[in-house]
Amino acid sequence: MPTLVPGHAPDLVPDLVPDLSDGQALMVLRALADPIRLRVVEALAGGERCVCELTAELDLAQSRLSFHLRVLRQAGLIGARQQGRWMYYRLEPGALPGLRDWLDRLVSPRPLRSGPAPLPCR
Amino acid sequence: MPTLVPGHAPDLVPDLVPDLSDGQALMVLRALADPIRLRVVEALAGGERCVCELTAELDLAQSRLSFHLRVLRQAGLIGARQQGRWMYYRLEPGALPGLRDWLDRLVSPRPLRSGPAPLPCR
DNA sequence: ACCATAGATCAACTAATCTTGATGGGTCCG
DNA sequence: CGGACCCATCAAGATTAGTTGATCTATGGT
Repeated sequence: MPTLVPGHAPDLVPDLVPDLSDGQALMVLRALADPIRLRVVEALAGGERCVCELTAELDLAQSRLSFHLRVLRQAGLIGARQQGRWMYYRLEPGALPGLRDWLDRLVSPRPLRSGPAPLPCR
Repeated sequence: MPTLVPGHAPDLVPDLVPDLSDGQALMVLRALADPIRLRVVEALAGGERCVCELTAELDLAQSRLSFHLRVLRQAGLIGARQQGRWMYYRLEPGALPGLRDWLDRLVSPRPLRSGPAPLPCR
């Protein structure tokens, strides 16, 4: 069953997270497959952060963090908002749920040959 | 809520999939973050396959496939069974659900600072 | 206008991952 | 036993990803 996410103000109607293509899912998986980017995602799970907060919180060089933020943004996992000289990053609400749903679809589809295939190859 | 998977014969009591540590989740993500390994997982979602079937189905050199099978096995995503000269690989039933649950835990925890933080950094 | 700060981007380097072809160990069959 | 087949592993090279330090733009404060 597809996932609903809280819906943007002011209507509060839950948004349906759109299905990820295999290519999109691959991008997201690649983006998550790094310990630093995972820490960034965890930090952003606690709410919006600006880059200078993240460099402090994660103890990373600015350039290094910027590189990883770009990977996450290109994968659609995070979004950014500029305020004054600060750049605030946030988790894109549908992204992780989208991956979750994609995973569900990966596991479930047609168990055509579920048990052991007793006969050898040829 | 944690995931149940179909339980191994003959008792049929559903198995509870154990929580993945962050380190384990990272391994699984890294294993999935590759187009070839994703195709292997999709193929195995259709049931057990031996290596020679997979090389044919995915049109890969044996050595290349073997490399990726090892990555998937080390991540706990797939398991193997030898029968005669054939090696049969299957999806490890708990692995993908385990990652799914880990993802759920990643999204949900404490939205301490959910909205925009209106005040600039300093 | 000037300077300080936030952050993106770039080029050069290092490190990790993938690929390829070769080799070797099992297993089965004649 | 000898040969054919299935598969894992290894070493060398190719490819890709990540790091570092420097530079550049934009914003805001004085």
